[in-house]
Amino acid sequence: MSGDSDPAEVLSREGQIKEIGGGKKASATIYDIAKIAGVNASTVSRALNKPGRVSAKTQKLVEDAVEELNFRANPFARALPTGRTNNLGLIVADITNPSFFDLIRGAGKGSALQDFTLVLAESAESGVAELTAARRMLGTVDGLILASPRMDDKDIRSLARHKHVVVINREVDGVPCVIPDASKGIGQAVRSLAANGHRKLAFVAGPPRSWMSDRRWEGIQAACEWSRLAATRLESTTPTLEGGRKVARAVRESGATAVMTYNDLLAIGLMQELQVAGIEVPDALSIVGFDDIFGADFTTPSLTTIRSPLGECGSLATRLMLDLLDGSQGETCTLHAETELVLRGSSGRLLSA
Amino acid sequence: MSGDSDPAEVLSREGQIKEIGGGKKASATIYDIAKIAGVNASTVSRALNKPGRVSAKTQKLVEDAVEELNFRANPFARALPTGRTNNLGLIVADITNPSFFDLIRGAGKGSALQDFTLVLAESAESGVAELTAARRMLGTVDGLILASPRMDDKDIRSLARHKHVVVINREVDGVPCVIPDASKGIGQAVRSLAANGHRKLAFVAGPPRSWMSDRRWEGIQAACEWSRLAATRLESTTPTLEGGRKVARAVRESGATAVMTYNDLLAIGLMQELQVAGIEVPDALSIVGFDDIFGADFTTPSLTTIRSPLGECGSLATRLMLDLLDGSQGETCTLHAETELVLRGSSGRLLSA
DNA sequence: TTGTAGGCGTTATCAG
DNA sequence: CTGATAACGCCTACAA
Repeated sequence: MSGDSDPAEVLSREGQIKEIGGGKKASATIYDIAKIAGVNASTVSRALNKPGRVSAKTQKLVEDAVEELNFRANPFARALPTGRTNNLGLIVADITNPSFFDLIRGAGKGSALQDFTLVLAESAESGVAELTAARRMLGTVDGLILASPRMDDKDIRSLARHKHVVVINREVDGVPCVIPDASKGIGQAVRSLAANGHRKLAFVAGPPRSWMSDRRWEGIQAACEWSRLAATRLESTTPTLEGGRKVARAVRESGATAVMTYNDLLAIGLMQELQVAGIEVPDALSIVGFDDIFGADFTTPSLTTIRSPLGECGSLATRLMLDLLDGSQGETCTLHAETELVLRGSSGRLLSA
Repeated sequence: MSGDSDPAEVLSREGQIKEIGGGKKASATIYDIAKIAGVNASTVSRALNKPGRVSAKTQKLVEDAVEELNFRANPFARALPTGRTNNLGLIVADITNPSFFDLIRGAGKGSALQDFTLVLAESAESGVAELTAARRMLGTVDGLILASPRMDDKDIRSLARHKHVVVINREVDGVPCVIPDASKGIGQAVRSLAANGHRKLAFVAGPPRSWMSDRRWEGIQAACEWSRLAATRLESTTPTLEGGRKVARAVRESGATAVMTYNDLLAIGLMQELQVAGIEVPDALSIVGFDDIFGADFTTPSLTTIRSPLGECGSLATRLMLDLLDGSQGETCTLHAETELVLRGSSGRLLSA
């Protein structure tokens, strides 16, 4: 497995090495292999993508030639007549947000598996940048996966009119979605807190317009009602470490002994600030985050959190997209992925009053 | 800024909406806009790519039509005659490794700026997967950026024979590279440690075949010699949290009072294990990592580390690639990016004996 | 300055 | 089962 089968060497067998801009070598075309196999180019094309519609002999001839020239069909030339690019677009709100890493990987693996290429863009959390990126991609891809999109519903639907779109982490009417269902993990977390003697819980919310934040709050309210916990909602400035630190004061004043935050970053920032103030976690206050991001176990104590299976969402979304593309799946399907509680050190029994 | 200018609506002005596979709408071609502008398609092409080679009046006519139809040239059709795809390939060893996040973002921004599209793949740390991914990409992109590649030098050179290649984080003869120069950050770190009373330093090395690990060790030796510190090298099993925990014992036995590790993950794992054993950081032992990954400030104490400007490397690499592509840069250029010490809580004055 | 014509590498539709 | 031939959407000589 190395650079042995260099097409360039073989190409020179024809006595003429094709040069291409930048002094790089061009690659073989179906005509090259047609010549070697002694058949017509259209037969080569058939042998390559409609297996069984050429004679076994011809098939072998073609395959040998393909092997010899190390031929790979030009994706661009192929895209022209078929309209299919074999590219999948993925737009994430923020590449540096660790929540998305697994998602990107999941999508990458899923598409590579089906010989699709992943085209990536990020929107830097801006709705207009997102739309721009999406428009740019429209011409390049067969389908678009939007992870935690920031643009309007109607913009998403407008995109969906041109290409297949799958949305992750948000529900958009009329567009296929993949969303983690927070209720299971939330139920586990709240029950765990209740069992540890907590009676009053605070939820630190995320961005005002975040669809996910509202769903989580709803889930928490329901679970608290069920477990007979009082639940209050606090607003954060930004869903970051900094935002978590800033909300510490409100948390203390709320009188809650358990806190759940919109995401792990908030939880970690909050924990840092509380510890600076001399408040023991989890002895005096339990903290539960959301997402189980990279680094959630770096803290002391390590962070209890509700894991969203973003990696799974990524691969689910690509699979869904692929099904959409070959028509084996309807347009209006919504998939749910389950969340689960990851119990670590930042939550536990209430010790001090 | 929203879905108002939907091409589909406008297209129907022609009285015929084109349908395309999956019930999605096709988009306008230069012929559509040629018709509206009342000129020939080739004139449209010229107006679009060779500004100044058509009359001002025609130019405006064309631009208006482009606006009206919301026209975007089909990248695939464009790629065919020109051979230029306007795609940049980026292959990273491990998408979930936070060291790469900024790099990916840097590359993404840099390419989007020049209207290039970023195609991403990961190799899951495997040399053969990497080569496969690279081969797959070869047909799709104008150039390939390899971040911390795991494949052989000769495979890289073989790729470079077909497309422009830029390597990040490794030096390959005859291929343009962008590498962070560790020496500055290392110098700062070692001087800081020496100033804090440390006399014996240990370096926890990375993977045996890692080019970077060796460079860092060399740099540390040089700096230690300069600052009159004793330096010993310890081997790790894997460059992960787990590997860091496992090496804790060897670190203690080494008698060193300051430790530098191949990367932050090792440093954090090591710190966790030492703290479990009751060793105070930094009072009894100072720890310095490498890279300043996401989460390096989640720990208590937060991690002192030498930051590699991976984001900058990413954008430098794309810029270099773009220059390579338009010929304004030679093939053998190597760029260096500077590292710097990020002084946080895990290093400091030696207190206990 | 503009139009005409040919080609880029593939696939698809015909005949044969 | 196979071979011509015409698209696909765009670019680029070349000619007008």
